[in-house]
Amino acid sequence: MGGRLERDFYMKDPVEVAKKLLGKIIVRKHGGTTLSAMIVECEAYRGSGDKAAHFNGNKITDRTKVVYEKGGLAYIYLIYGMYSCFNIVTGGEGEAGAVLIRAAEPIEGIEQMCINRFGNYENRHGNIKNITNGPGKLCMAMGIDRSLYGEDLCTSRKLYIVQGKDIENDDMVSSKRVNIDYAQEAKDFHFRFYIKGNSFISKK
DNA sequence: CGAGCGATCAGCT
DNA sequence: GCTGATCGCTCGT
Repeated sequence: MGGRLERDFYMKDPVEVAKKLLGKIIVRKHGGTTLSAMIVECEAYRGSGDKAAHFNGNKITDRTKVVYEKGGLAYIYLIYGMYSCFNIVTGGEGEAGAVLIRAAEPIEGIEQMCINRFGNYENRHGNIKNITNGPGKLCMAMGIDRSLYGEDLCTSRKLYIVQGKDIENDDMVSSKRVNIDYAQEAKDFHFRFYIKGNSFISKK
């Protein structure tokens, strides 16, 4: 499966990190079990020139302050009062950037992920593809919430990323980001990336 | 101090 | 395709 990604991996522009995160594996130690899933879809957000980002204009608030830390930390927030979203901080200290992990392909601990999502092992939607194919679903399945805000993925025992595989440009699709229509010109930036043909992405 | 709203999801039409 | 659920965060007063 490969070793854990080190600090250098994250110390770059969020668009670069987003592309390289495709094919990498999220590992979550939770409730005495190991859950893992391969990243198949993510989006980049920048602190300047990107009106879609919570921290656009390099605005610092209690929620966004972690994105100004060194790359490799977890930026997790609650959306719509109900769902957690898992982002990874990119760039150096003082630079604002993050990558939203939007979808993953389950590898290990699928039974526990079903329990986390649906309350039992029966996948009542009848389809393994429905477990982690969206940012909120992914967090629910893998037990990721705001208690992991600021967790350092380079040193944490609870949440980290391992090598997995590299995805070539030919096997990658870029597109507009999802549900950011408010972002004026930034809504058209092709900052969303996913693995071509993968059936675990959140939408076409 | 409170109104308005959101990087979503499920269920229904 | 549309809508309700549900609440922390942000900003204006």
